Amino acid sequence: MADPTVPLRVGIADDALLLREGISKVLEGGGIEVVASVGTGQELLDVVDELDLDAAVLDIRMPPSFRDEGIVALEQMRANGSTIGVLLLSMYATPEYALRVMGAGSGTGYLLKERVSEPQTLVRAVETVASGGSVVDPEVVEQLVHRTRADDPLSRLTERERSVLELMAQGYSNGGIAQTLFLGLKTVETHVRSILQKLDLEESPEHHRRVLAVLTLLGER
Amino acid sequence: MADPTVPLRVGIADDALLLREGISKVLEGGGIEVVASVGTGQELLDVVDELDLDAAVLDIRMPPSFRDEGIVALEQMRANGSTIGVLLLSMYATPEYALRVMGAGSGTGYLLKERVSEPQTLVRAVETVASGGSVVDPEVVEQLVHRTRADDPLSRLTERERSVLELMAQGYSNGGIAQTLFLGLKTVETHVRSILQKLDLEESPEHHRRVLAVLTLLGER
DNA sequence: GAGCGCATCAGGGTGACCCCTGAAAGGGGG
DNA sequence: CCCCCTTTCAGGGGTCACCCTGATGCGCTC
Repeated sequence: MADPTVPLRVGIADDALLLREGISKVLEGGGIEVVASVGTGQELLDVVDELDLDAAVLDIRMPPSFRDEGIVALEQMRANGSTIGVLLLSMYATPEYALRVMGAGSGTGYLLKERVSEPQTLVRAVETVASGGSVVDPEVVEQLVHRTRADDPLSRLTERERSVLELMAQGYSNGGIAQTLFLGLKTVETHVRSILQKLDLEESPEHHRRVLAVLTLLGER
Repeated sequence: MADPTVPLRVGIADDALLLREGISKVLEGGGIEVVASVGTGQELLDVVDELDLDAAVLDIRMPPSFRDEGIVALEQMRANGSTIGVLLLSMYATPEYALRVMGAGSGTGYLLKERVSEPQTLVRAVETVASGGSVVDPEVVEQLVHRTRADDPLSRLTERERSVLELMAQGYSNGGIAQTLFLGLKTVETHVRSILQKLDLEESPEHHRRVLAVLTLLGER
């Protein structure tokens, strides 16, 4: 826990200049000292020791390549033995990354940028992770809970059906699935039918329901 | 053209607090006065006259609903007779919106956030639109040029074929397209066949080629 | 052992998409 | 005027996804 009379020393990594400046301004307005503001997680890694940081704010650059620069930086910090608070900012609520963040232990946080509608939200989040606490965006938690509920229909599939569904999602035809899994065409059709039934997709008049539905499923997760 | 000895008066509209603060800080660092900073385009519209703004910076909130708040605000300003400079910021290079922006006349600009890697970029862009000039992000221009080139296969389609393709992309069945366009099923099939030929999609053994291909096309633009 | 879920197939049927040939009407240009 | 393009449609054939009703064997449980 940091001494509340001494301002926190924080570093920012974000490839967007405008966001760096915005984060910096908000934090400084909350009595936090921004001692580093760089464009990549690596740059922050290089200076995290010398600068004696209390916390780091990382932007999880989602779009479109460089998927997880922020998380990689977080994990490398932990691998180096650093225990400073790390707050990751993101545009979207992606449960997978939230789990990775939480897996890095205490003193970490995952916050959506939209959530920061007033300065105190960000300031408090940084203070929390700096003092070893955890911050998880409510929407992300919601997503995680909803995920396990949405997984229900998928968990009702048998093992064989899941393997068929996997090939369906990859665009395989029934015949292709049959060849790949060394099955008869009729067997595959049976599996497909029960899959569609269990996923409540059996009553679609359009023909392409299968591809569309599977793509939708994949797009939503 | 504004008097260079008097600081420009600028308003900002952006739903993301952090970006508002960042834009504000960068502009102020460039000798520009930020006299309004609000969360929606509408709020800025309400005060644009009283505050005697030289320019407005609008964030084109793309994700996921509220598609074009920024552009709507721009068009309303023009409709109200306002001729102040308007700079739209966006995450992505979307030529459609860039065209709409340019359609609003001079004193407008379309800039990608990523492009703002140093403060001067933004400051100069604001100064340009405030003085009646136009700003278009190089990447957007590139997209526009590339579009017309990539449109080649699409431009080879006839008008009727394009309307059919549009419905195809929306998941319509051939029968649905026929009903919608008041055509015979066979006519639609003929159009579909020539579309697939012209788009070099005729040799796909898999059945779902159509939806997949169209979705791919849509995803790539 | 009887029941149950699972995986494996079969036969038979419907509908959609897709391919090919062909054709008729209208418009525009050489 | 004739040719080309566009748009409209027909007939006929093939493939595939999907639906239904079964049937067999296997393992597990009560």
